Amino acid sequence: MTTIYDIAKKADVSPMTVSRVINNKGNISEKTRKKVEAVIKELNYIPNSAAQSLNIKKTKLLSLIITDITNPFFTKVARGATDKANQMGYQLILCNTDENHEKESDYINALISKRVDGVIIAPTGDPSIKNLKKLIKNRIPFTLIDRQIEDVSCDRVLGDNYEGTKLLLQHLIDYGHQRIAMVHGPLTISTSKERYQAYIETLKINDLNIDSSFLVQTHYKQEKQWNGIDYLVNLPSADRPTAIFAANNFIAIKLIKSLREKRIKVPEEIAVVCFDDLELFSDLDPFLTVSSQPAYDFGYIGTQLVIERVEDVSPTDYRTINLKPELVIRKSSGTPIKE
Amino acid sequence: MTTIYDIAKKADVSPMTVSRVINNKGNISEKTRKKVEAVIKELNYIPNSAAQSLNIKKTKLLSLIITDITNPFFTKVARGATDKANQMGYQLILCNTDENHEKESDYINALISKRVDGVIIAPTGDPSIKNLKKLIKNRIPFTLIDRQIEDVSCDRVLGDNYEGTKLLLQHLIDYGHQRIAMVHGPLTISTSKERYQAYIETLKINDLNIDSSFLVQTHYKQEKQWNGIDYLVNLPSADRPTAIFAANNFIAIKLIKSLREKRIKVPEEIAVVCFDDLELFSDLDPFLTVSSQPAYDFGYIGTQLVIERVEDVSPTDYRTINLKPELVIRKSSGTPIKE
DNA sequence: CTGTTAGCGCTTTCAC
DNA sequence: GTGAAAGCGCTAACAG
Repeated sequence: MTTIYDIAKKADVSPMTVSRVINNKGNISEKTRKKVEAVIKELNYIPNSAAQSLNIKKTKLLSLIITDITNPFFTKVARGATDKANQMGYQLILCNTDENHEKESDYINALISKRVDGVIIAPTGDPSIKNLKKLIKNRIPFTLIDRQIEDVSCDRVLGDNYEGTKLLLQHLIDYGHQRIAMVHGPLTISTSKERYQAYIETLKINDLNIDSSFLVQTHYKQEKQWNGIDYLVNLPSADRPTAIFAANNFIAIKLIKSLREKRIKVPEEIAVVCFDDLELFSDLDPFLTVSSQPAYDFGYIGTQLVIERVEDVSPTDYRTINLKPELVIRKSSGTPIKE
Repeated sequence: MTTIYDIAKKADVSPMTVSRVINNKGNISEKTRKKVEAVIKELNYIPNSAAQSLNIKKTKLLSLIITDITNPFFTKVARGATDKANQMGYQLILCNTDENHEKESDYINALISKRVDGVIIAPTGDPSIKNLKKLIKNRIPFTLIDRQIEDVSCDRVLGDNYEGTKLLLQHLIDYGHQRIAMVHGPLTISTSKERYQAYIETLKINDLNIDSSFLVQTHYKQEKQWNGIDYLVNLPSADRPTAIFAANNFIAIKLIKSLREKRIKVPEEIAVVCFDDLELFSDLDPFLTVSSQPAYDFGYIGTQLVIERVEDVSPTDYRTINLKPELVIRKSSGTPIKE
């Protein structure tokens, strides 16, 4: 491996001078700069960033911690994050926690060891606070995206789960639905909790009865059991809801699949709506009625905010950016119910 | 930041001893080990990997270079790659080249500077060879995935584009199609070229006429122009193909959208098939007939192969793993044509 | 404008 | 079983 010493010797200058031209720092005569640059090119020299990091205490490394890159929402988040990171000269380390607090903790340790400059994280849930505290203790700035954790000093990019839920439910109610079920995720995840609370609130405002058996829980992961859904799907037809609000797109897909297996038609027999779009697929077949969130922006803005902290150009007060959902009405919510 | 010196002082041993317990290396009495470990825990000490890297010349950093994480094929690849990487104690840096050779080159430079231990790369195309040579010069092992580049010393995980194409076309031909068009990507990309050649071969074997106006080119990117497709779609109905083979799923989606805009029904008026599945979506609505590739394995195995090189446990001969495609027949290829 | 001297936090090497 | 000295490749701080 060639080092600044090799360059220095060959260009007949001191290593420090080489360092200066690499970093474009300090004053150097045009002549020596040219000379050094020529040797650098000739030897294909590329600085060792481990050595640099050790001195300047910056790595130009960021990390994005999400639950699963395979979830279309997070796929877009990741695209936004890498775009912003690269645009600003950073590299992005990708971590999938699978909603697992342990894994999250392991990642955080690895990232601290790597001395990443900053982290963009969609935490696994409320217990993540312990992991976030660890980042703080190590002075690694982070921005929280998508999922809220209370009482942590950091920037945030959050959606509006109340608004998104209301949009969806009001749409169903306007269509005449009175028996609306909800499949939500674990209430330790802020998005779940807020959508859950908004569900209850919205039904109340509309003087609709809240049937607790219509509120079933599942998880946010892709595989495994989906017991809450099975319950709803197996209800005798007289007891069934006329519409179901799925807390996210994974759940909606699983739900619709289950309904179809039971030969229950969507939307003819049961309308289905959910949070978060499936953009590519919606291009092919605009089917799901959704509250669509600007996933790309969560990643892009989230990354921008950490970088600003890293580079110390942020206001001292932590910021919370709120990204608005948009109701996209498609087939799965059916048509207004005729009395 | 706490260092081994802090630990050493507090545990009343030398820094070297601390280093030994961190790395589980050399002989240490149980007593001092316990003592040191206690202090490490107490001070929440986490080793600085920049300093470690500088000595041992390993970073435990890998990079995945793909064209676009947003493409469902690569999303799965990324999942496979991160899974394997993390399982083996590595972190994964994600890079999106957007089929852009320049961007690829910039990434490679950045990664060399970071001294990543290895790279898993789906190159942008034949000119990528220059970038790969650069990796070789810097002794960074890599595995080529999905896209072939000839005459490079490295491991490979490739699909079988001939087989996948034949499967799809034979299926259409068996259904009675004689006028089959193809929309392919740039021929500087091996997957494009191979699918293109397989198309010609398969038609020949079946004694079908090859109409060069039925062979149109587009690109592999998501946005922008799609001129090749527009041409096909605007053909007067008498001149139209009865089936179209789209070289990948992005192209198929764009194609179907364009066809629908022209009120041409798929599959009733034109059958459509393509390479690579859209798994999540197919769950919701099994529509596209595809040659499905085990995307996850490209990432997983690709990563496994580099790690083996990095850790020097590979056979000296470079390996090529071939992953087989699978024909999944669904609605978009229609039904057999009645004469 | 350029060079010298330390030292970043750790590991390697060689003593003891 | 443990420690001291040197050095990984680079930059900060100072000197000239």
